[in-house]
Amino acid sequence: MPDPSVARAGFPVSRQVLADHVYEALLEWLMDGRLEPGAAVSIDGMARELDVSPTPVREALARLEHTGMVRRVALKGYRVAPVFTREDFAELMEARLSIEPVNARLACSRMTPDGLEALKKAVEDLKTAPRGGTFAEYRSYLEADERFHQLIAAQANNQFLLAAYNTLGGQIQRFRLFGGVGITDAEQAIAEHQAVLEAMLSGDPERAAEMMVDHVEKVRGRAMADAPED
Amino acid sequence: MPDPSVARAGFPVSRQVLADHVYEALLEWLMDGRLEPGAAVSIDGMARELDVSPTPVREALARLEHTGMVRRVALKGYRVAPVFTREDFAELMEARLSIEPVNARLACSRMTPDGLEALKKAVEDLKTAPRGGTFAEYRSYLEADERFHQLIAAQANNQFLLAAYNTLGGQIQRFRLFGGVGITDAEQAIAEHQAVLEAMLSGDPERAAEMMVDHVEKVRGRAMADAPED
DNA sequence: ACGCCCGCGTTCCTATAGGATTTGTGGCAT
DNA sequence: ATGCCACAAATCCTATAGGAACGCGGGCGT
Repeated sequence: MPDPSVARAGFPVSRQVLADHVYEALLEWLMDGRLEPGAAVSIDGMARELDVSPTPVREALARLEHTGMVRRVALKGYRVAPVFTREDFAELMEARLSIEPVNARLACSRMTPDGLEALKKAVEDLKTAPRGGTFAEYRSYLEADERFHQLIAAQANNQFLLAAYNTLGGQIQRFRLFGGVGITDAEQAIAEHQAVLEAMLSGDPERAAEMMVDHVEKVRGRAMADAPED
Repeated sequence: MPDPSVARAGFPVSRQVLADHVYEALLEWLMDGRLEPGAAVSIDGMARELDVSPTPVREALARLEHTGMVRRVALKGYRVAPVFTREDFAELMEARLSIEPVNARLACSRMTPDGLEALKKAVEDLKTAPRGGTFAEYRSYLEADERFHQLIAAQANNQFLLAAYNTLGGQIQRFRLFGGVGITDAEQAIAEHQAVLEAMLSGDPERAAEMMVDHVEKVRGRAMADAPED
């Protein structure tokens, strides 16, 4: 997290306002589990917590609403979105299967050298990331996972598909955290990511799409098997 | 200082807050063309215009940002998103081709009787809508067009795909208004919509998807031919 | 004339105040 | 004990004030 107050050599990097910081903080807390699903997110309370006035908090929450991670009820306030049900998860995977293979196909055709390097690094990070039992230990693993998919969406070079993926991406990441399952499938998941990457490297868009379908379907299969709860 | 409880006497329980009304008003203005692409949207100015304080306006704009219809630059304010370039349009159509056929396929499988009736009515409204030269005259046509696609997305019965479509839908509607082309293709477009509807009626998901692909591709083709500007 | 500087208005941004609404609690009647 | 109402605290929501930055136009020096 770069500190915006420290500008580089006279270059005032795109200055951020307080609401942006609040947005980032809330997003991080949501992803960290510090804000549990279903919990109320009081505007005044958050303002006290972050030592700012309620105004920027209100703006940040308004922006967060569209991510689906918080829900608003008029005159009642915001709450963290409830835990995914089995149906929610099935819908999310269905949506991924509609969008991500397309992203993979396009990204394969339009991939830049830099993008390819970043993708390689993401897979490498997946392999080397610690995979302990606590959240802090596999946080970097989840981050690399999300980064891999995000990079492909970005390399598809379509602002609308990227926006569509990003709205899903937050939910996917949130599920990775709260879905109930830890990391029990790292080896297989890494192999699937590797397969997508190799298809990219060989410049075969159709195969890249197929490998992505395969990956998402297997993620769905594993999660559905691991978490039979409701 | 208008008293809401008196002013809204006709609305028994207006469980909406001021920011919601501002949001609706701004959305309508954006869709009406009263706010032209590229124009600055001053928070204070809008507050004066709508006779409210800047606070609700700020919140409404924060929510509008994710629709892509307004863009924000920190410490500089909001501007109406610029006109679509040819490239933007191509990307939008590419995104539609990724999502809408999937929606059509799923909607065909999961369609409710009520949904089917609403879909029939949308096509009927398309046929009977006036198609004059001015905006007011073909507004209802565009509304029915958008409603048709929105209904299919809703009937797909997947909250994430619906959200993904909705972010596109606003842009699509905005392009219909500002794309530069009026309605020169109504007969063909209606026939294509009819074809999708008939596939739905016959309960053939694959054909519904194919017809949707066909429709979007032809929309793209006509628009690219009609608006060779840039 | 041309460029520079400075004041002025506009706008964004945040904090604060106060009214309106909801929620939780305790007491009272049934 | 249970249901209902009043009261209090917390919260949401809107308005307003003022600081900071940006844009602009006029005046001054070269």
